[in-house]
Amino acid sequence: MISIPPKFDHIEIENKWYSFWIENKFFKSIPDSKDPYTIVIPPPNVTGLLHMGHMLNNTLQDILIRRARMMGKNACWVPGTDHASIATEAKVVENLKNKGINKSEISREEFLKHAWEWTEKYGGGILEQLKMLGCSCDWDRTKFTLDEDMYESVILAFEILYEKGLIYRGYRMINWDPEAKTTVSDEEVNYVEEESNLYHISYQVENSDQKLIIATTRPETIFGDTAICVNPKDKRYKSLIGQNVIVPICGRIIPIISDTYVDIEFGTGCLKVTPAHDINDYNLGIKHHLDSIDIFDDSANLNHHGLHYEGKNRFVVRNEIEDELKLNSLLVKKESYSHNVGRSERTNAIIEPKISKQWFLKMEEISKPAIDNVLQNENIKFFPNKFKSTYKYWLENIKDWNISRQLSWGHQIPVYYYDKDENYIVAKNKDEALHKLNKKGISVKESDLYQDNDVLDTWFSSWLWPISVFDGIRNPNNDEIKYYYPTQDLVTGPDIIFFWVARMIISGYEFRNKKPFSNVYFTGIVRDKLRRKMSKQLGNSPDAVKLIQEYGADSVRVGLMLSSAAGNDLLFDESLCKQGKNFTNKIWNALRLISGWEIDNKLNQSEVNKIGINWYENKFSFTLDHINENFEIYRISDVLMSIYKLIWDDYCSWLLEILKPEYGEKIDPKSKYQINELLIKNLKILHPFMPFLTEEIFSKISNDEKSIVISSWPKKTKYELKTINDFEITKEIISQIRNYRKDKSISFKTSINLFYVRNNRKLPNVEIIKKIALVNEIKESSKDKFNQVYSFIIKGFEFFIPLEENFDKEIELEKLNKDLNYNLGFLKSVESKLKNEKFIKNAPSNVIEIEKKKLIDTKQKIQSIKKSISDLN
RNA sequence: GGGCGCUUAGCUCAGUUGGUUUAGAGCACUUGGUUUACACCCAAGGGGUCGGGGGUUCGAAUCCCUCAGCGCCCACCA
Repeated sequence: MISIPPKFDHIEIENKWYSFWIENKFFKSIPDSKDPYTIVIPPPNVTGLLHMGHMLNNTLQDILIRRARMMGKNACWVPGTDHASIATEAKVVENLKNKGINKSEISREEFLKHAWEWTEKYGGGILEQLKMLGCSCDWDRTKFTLDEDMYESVILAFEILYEKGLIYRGYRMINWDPEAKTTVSDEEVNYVEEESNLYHISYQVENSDQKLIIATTRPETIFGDTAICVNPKDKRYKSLIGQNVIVPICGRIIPIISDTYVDIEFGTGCLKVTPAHDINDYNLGIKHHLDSIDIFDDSANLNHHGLHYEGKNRFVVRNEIEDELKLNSLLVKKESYSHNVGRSERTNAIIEPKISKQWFLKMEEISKPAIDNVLQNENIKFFPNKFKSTYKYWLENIKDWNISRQLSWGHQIPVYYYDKDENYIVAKNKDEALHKLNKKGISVKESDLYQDNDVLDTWFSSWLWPISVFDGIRNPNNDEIKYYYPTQDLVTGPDIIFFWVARMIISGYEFRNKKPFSNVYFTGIVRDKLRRKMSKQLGNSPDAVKLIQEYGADSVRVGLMLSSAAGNDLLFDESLCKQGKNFTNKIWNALRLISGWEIDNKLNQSEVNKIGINWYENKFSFTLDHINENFEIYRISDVLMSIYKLIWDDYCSWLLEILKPEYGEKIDPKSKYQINELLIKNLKILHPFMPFLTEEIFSKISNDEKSIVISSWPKKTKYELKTINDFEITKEIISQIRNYRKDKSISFKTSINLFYVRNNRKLPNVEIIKKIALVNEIKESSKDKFNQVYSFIIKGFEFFIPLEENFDKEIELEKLNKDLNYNLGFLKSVESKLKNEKFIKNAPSNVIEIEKKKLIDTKQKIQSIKKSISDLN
């Protein structure tokens, strides 16, 4: 007999087994003859810390990968981190600022040195935290998006796409973050409704006394006005179209144009057009061939176009110009107005739409396979399916991807200029650039050659992730990429369906002509109990590491998995971890109980044990089928709930109670062996969810395999539904006897006799009933022999227990009448169905048969209840 | 403004193509229970007119229409 400590010490056990797994290289994968099962991790920010979203996401991946490993696949989970250019650069800039260093005053090289120091200091912590969670990644494969090989892959991808003519440099209206001094993608702008003012400003019509009143929220942009636009159908202004107006303060003469874009109802129906600073105005500008005057510098201060406001901030100018307009009686009206203002997700600065020279990737052509393979032939499946419509909409309206960012931290754009900003060559490095130029017959001095200052959008490296981690960009025919690619499952959040998922699918087909993965599991967002997003400001985000330390990794994993159907938000509450911990405790105590059973080799297996074990084996197989099916459709929380109930209810509450020897008695060797084997099977299906607990117990009770990690998933076996259904009857009978005891205040230690009315069926599991419900004898009998009985009917069997004392006729009658009423009501509904000619005519025969059976059952039941009532009276 | 989705027990959610008794689970709750695995436990129990209204059907939580409320995504009216 092994001695089992009374408490499961998760901290010690987690450390012990994680080291053991690593030492034995169980998570290591190299290509072999087995089928690959591959997941690439969504790389977290290298300097980030583990939060609830990561825990949810990575627990899911670990569950999938551990199960695949047990099913005999070559399981490979590739971990890694992302350089997260905007977020990391912002942190480094801030850190330097605190040290009194301004980014603009140091060289790119110096800045990158600081950035690398920062990364080395704070980087990779998140991967250590994933180990605490139990994640079974192949750590030897850990990648960072700025690793040399990864960097080269990104640069090469740029070159390849450029050669294909898919990358171009163009002028575009971009979102400018004047604080971070960078462009941000459309996806990184948040629109918030804010209070502001609508200014009505008077413009003098040239060579006329007439005035035009325009309404604007941004009076400071009048320096960039290049037209006034009215709706061609607007009678008020029809005659003015084609004339000119004079822009207040700067005196520029601009035309009055017309376009149906202008809403007659809004404001005064006159729109001032500032093509350089508004996306809609920009589009109007292109359509009507207007000049575009950029009035801001990089910090959104006014430049020389702002005349006497030059150098002043846009919001300062807004106030000052209001005064100047007032002074000149040009401000007709100022009304408060609320509208949506775009703010940078990173710095919260108000976004300034700006025309800028940027690098773009043409998306329309290369994204076609991403539409077909998800929406038409389902080569890639989404779980849940509903995200396909979001995906579809985005892809069908896809815009070219602005891939350049005005940052230093990232993959520097491999473009070398040799003639101011106009002529350039795409090359991996300066030497190659010179070489390429030479070949073209262009002679350039090395000192005149300089690289583009911008870096690539972070997603331009992550979209290659499933390929580049296997070096499939640089060496497209290497053994690894051929073996592991396409990967199987991707687990990620729906918030990055466009940023990342769609683009990986696009790059997969573009670079390998194959999908990057077969299934995408979208997790929900982790929220608190009140449905609020977890956030630092609210302080409602639990400390992930603390949770693991307090409850244990297994319990936290179970807590997370208990209530998270794919795509559904998870309302996290610590009580979920507590439930996980209770489950841990339950299983641990089951082990303690079994371990305490001493074997008597002389004993033969009792009928009770035999029946009990046979039932559980059937129940296990039945549940295993269900579990496997649910795994196939990624209903992970349903899987866990099935296992939870199987172990807690069926194994612990029923089977262990059935096998438990009487006090002071021993157990027969066969039963002990079987109960042990069944526990091992339970542990195996639970292992993906609770790796540490299951390994600890497995190590104590299994002799065959070295570790549960590399053990095999239980095989599918046949089961008899009849065995399972019969046992359900048995459970109900036992339940009723318990009710009887409670009703009559009869101790659970006093044995009773149970009778049942003759029936043409054999009562199953008699021995079990006797043991569990403490019944002396179960006999066929007629009720007439007894004065008063407590009776109940289960699946055609009518049971009764003779009553001798504690008999309250009124209570008994009330109970019987209640039961009678229910059954009469039910009978009525069944009868009305069967009397309905249309039902008989139209319903399928099996449905009619069921109804008929119900009718007979219920009639019998009613008769029996009525008899009981009359017997009482 | 455009699109997608949701509304089932106190809470979180199942409920597969309409049909196996008058809707299930987990948690929470109520009541009773502990000398012999576990109170991080055992046993029993209560609790829902399936958001409202209308329709199709022999039959609707399930399909259709409509109203109400909620959520998400996209767009960003000066």
